[in-house]
Amino acid sequence: MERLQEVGALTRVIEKRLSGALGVNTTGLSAMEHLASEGPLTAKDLADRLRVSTAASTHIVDRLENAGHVVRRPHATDRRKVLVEPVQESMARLFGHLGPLLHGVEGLVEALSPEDRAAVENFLAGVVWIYTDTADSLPQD
Amino acid sequence: MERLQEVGALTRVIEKRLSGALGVNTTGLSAMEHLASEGPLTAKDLADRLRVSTAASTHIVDRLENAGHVVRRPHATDRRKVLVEPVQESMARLFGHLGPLLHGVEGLVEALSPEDRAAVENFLAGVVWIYTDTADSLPQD
DNA sequence: GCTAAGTCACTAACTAGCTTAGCTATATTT
DNA sequence: AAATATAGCTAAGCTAGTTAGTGACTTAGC
Repeated sequence: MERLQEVGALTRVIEKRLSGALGVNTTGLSAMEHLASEGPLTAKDLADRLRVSTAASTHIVDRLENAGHVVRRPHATDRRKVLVEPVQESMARLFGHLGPLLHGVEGLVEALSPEDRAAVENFLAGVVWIYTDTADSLPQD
Repeated sequence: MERLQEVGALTRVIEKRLSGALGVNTTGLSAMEHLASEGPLTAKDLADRLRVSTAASTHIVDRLENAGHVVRRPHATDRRKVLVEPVQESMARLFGHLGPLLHGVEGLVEALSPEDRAAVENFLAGVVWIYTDTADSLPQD
């Protein structure tokens, strides 16, 4: 179904442009999204979520800090750890860009009748099932 | 809607694993997908479609050639040009992995009643509209 | 209280994959 | 015929990841 592919392609376009607009790369954007949804995280947490090494996590946080998107804070109880705290203005900018998209999709869902909503939900559940099956059939590293 | 995000996340997982399974990176996979759908392309065509420089296109084709996925052929009429031709066995492997996914989604669509199909189509059209609007509202480089 | 083992964040050095600049060969335009 | 543009490539450089290793710190065990 071309629409699904179109949605995927648009997602990539949005990601690239949003990254550019915030002066980060796509990994940095992903980090900001994690921080937006979870609040402050340790560098190790970020490394795990982004599936990168702790060395890379350090560099990613360096770039985000230099761009003014996060600040590093000492952990309250563990002196090995550093907390990466999102800067409110940056989160506001991120949400300023993504808010209309999120609200728009919410609006679409709310406008559906219960029958239509069930149809869409079932269809997407089927797509998730097929995609999961494909992912599981591929060797994973 | 979490399902849509789940579809997006799974798409990324599949892309990574498929790349690994074929011994290429995601840019190489993308090149292979273009070659699968369009047939042989010039190195410049690939550069344009992948939005990279011609120097990068040369390297990408080098890697695909070394991995046995493509061959370079002289252009029939323009000696400056080189045609990048997909190797049938590679396309067969690519389709062998993706075929079940594509057919599975086709099957889902075919299983829908006309009413449900219209609901899904309208919903996805709405999502495309919203995503396009967001993409257009972001500065493009 | 001390020691051993493990964890965290970082640095150094390296690699992969892109870029720009520039080149040669070729095609097109004037 | 000369000037200009294009294609694909190489060389050098940059970005952003990796692994290996380090010092500071925490936890577990005695």
